[in-house]
Amino acid sequence: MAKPAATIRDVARVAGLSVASISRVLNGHNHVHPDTRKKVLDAMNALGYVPNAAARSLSTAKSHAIGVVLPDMHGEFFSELIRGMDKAASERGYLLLLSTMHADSVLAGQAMGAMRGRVDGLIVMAPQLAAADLARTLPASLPAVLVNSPDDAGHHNLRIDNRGGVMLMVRHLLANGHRNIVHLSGLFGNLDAMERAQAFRDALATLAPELPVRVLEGDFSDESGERLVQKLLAEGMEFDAIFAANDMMALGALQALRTVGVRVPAQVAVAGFDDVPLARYLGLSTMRVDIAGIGERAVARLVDELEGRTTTPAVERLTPALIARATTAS
Amino acid sequence: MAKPAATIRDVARVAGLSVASISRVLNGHNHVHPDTRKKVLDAMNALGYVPNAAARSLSTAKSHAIGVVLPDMHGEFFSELIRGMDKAASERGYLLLLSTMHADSVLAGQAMGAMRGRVDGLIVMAPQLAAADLARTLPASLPAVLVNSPDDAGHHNLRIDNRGGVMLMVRHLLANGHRNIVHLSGLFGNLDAMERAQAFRDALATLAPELPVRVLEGDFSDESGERLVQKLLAEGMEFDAIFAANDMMALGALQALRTVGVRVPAQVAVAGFDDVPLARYLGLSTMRVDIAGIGERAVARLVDELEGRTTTPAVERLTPALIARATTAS
DNA sequence: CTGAAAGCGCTTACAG
DNA sequence: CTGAAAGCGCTTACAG
Repeated sequence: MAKPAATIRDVARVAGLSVASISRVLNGHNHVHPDTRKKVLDAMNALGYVPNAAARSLSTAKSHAIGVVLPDMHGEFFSELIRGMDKAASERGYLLLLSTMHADSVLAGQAMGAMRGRVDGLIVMAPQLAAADLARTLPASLPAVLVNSPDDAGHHNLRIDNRGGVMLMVRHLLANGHRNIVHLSGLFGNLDAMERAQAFRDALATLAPELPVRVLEGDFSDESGERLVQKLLAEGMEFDAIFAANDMMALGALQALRTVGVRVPAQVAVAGFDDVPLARYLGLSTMRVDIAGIGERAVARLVDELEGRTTTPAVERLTPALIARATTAS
Repeated sequence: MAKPAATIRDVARVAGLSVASISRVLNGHNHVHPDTRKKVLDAMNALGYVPNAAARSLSTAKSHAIGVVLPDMHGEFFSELIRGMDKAASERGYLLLLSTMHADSVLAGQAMGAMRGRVDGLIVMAPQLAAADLARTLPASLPAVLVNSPDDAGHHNLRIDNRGGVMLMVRHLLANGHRNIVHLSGLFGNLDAMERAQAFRDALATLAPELPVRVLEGDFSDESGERLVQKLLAEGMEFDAIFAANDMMALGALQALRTVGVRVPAQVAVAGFDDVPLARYLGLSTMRVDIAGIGERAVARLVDELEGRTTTPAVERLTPALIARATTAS
């Protein structure tokens, strides 16, 4: 188990050459005689040599690793994001160093500090940090790309195009004849929640200024969706569509409607946002967010920066796709 | 952005001491004068010094990082596993280096090779590899703990206690009066699928040898669950309970039953395995597998080994918990 | 095309 | 308690 690994010196000895030559073939340099190359390759094979990454990164000041700092997350969003990052990273010869960070910005700073010297750059998702805290926390010595984080002029930031997504869904609901759409939002402190709510107001103002605009604050949980709809029903408010800021709230809304026998979508249409696996199963109309795509873009952008193909940092938005299913009966 | 990071030599200069002293306070060695310690700490603060991990691991031959090699996975299982590993790792001062590996065992070998020199040990999940391939692929120079992998005498292997879990569910179904239980299994090539199917046979043989034993092979997908139940119904076979080898198949089964108006659980009970989020939402009885717990155990075990608290490698099984919900009407 | 040597930023006996 | 020096395993100008 603890068999000591061969070093470049062992390879040199076996091949009857200097370590410099070993290093040259290792790094694919030209100006190595074919015979030499062959001797080196043979020796490496014989010894099962694999270069020590720590030594390599110490002398090149490159680790070919990317630090990924994420909040404590559950479920599909997390795995899809990682999947996308892993794909893009392995295509480019990078490895992912993972660290989840808790709400505390001091701990977040530690998490990033622990990565110094082990990674060439950082991908950070910090939707829970204020812009100022985030800026203070990011190590100045490391290039970084943000994901779903507060805007920060110095760094590229990959976001969901909430405005575009909400516009598509509102247009879809209007096209299906709905005139009384209620938006159930996430907590107003949340970046995406606020953008979606504002986009809802703007979309109605643009597309159908004569219609009422109603926004109720929830918290992205199915319970809050259920509770808000129960309240709407209890107050006898008129509505013929619910557009929730995420799928979980939409599912809560569905539950509340079905419990009292309201027919969906005949009497009330229901739509969500995210396209969680549950949504497909329950026939919920929603906006599909390409989370893996965000992860891929983040890595691609960071590696571009690391390898000198820098473009100016900006807020880059990925637009979600409309998924029309039974609850809005496209 | 590319501000050069301070090195230990900078700290030594600012503190007016040798690098050895800096290193000593860095590593919490005793025999450092309080005044010296203070000077060092002040200098480190002034410079925002963070030790370079590559240099450190080169000279100590320890990286305090764990390589995690997983198959291409989707969804909750993946995120829960990582969550558990991350928790256990950060508690112990380790970082996680992630790499997903594709079915190909050659690529798997490369993925592990790329981690040499960057990690102190490996956690490998390779349910798709044959035992022999896995043994050949694992680098001999690195301690490793397996998760949900074929057994390999040399390494610790963390598995789900399928036998115990199936026994609990069969007992539950029998206790609720079901006498005609059909098991829908995963593909027979899959480790967990085979264990669950065999455990089902054994459980019935032990608890109610007079009852019929029926096992139908599916593939863990909801489609296969739906299809199998449609076939059962078409053939007019008698049954009063479906025990699927995972939740997705159970959901497919539910769908098929509801479509033709079979009442659940009055006429047919349905149970799954895994406790995916969907299960709770749809009131599906199932076995809850503590996936995060498996991740935590894997890291704990590996770190024990890395730090010399070795115990003999074994197959360690985590027992799932019975979650009785509406579809079996406990 | 190849080798000897310095250097990357740490840690750790070894002296003192 | 502290410092000078060697060494970890590589890479890379610099000579030749």
